[in-house]
Amino acid sequence: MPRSPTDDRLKRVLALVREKGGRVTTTRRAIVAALLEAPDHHVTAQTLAERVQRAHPDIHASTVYRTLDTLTELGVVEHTHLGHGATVYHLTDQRHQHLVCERCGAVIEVPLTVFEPLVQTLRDGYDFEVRPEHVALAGHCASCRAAVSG
Amino acid sequence: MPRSPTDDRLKRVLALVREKGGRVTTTRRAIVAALLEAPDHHVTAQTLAERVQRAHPDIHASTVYRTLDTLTELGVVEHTHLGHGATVYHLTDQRHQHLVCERCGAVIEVPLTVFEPLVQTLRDGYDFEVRPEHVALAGHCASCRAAVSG
DNA sequence: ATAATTGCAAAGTCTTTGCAGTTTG
DNA sequence: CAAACTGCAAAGACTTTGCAATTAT
Repeated sequence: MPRSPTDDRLKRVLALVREKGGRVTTTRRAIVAALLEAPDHHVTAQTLAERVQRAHPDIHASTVYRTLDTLTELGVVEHTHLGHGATVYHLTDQRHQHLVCERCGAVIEVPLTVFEPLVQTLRDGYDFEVRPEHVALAGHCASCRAAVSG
Repeated sequence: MPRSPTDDRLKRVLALVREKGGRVTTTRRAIVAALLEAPDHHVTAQTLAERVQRAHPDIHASTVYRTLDTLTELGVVEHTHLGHGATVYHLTDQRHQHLVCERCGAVIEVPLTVFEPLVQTLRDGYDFEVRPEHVALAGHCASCRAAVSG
């Protein structure tokens, strides 16, 4: 059975964990695998816990929370605030910008390059180094725009 | 005793509440007044409750949460997600953009005009009508930039 | 060996809800 | 007076923590 691209990525991520001084455990393997398989590249801690528990019912939610923290410190994982409270996690190499529709909740992914001009403006004008991906921008998606304006 | 500008604004806001079909009560008067007095134009629901309770110990926190919801529906109040979970409320006419330093927590206010080009780009390129003020952007402020980069 | 990691149970924080009594318009 | 509003107590959702046992290096 040939190694799938996902297998490769899993190995690469786990190698990075070890390289940064973290330990690779069955639990972490499962958590990272679940992150890789997340449909939209991101999940809440809670959802991640549920998914991991399908295959490993003995992995406790608190472990998932702690693991996400640790992986964040190791630089392997990052999170984004989607607003209205939800925090979603994703692997660092899957970084991208999110737009969330305030009306229907749709999440749209946008390449970070779109934000370059803004990054420059804030850097030059306010001495602020913005990291736009850390937060999803809110607004109205195409269909809700139409619905709202009539 | 002359009427202070704050008194005037309080009246104006309360008039708006009534105009939109809401009722004006002692409780609401206190809550709106506390919003007007918020140092940085914004507060969390919790902090607001604490401040209101200094003068009116009998006003329950749940009422503050409910009132903020109602005032939001009436269009008098809006909220912004500061990231890491904090939601801050402010009067609609005090709308502005927030930048939050991920390192020291400083909150910087920026005029919304700075975001116009981005708004256009997302409108044209993604058919997305972004409302940047709804969410604070994260990054590093001037001093922390310096500290981080060495 | 030994320092990191984990399960479990318990506590914490912030927010929401149901209800019965009050108050506003 | 009817509808809106409020206090209170209880429940809820999500996350964090202390500890003893387990496991990777």
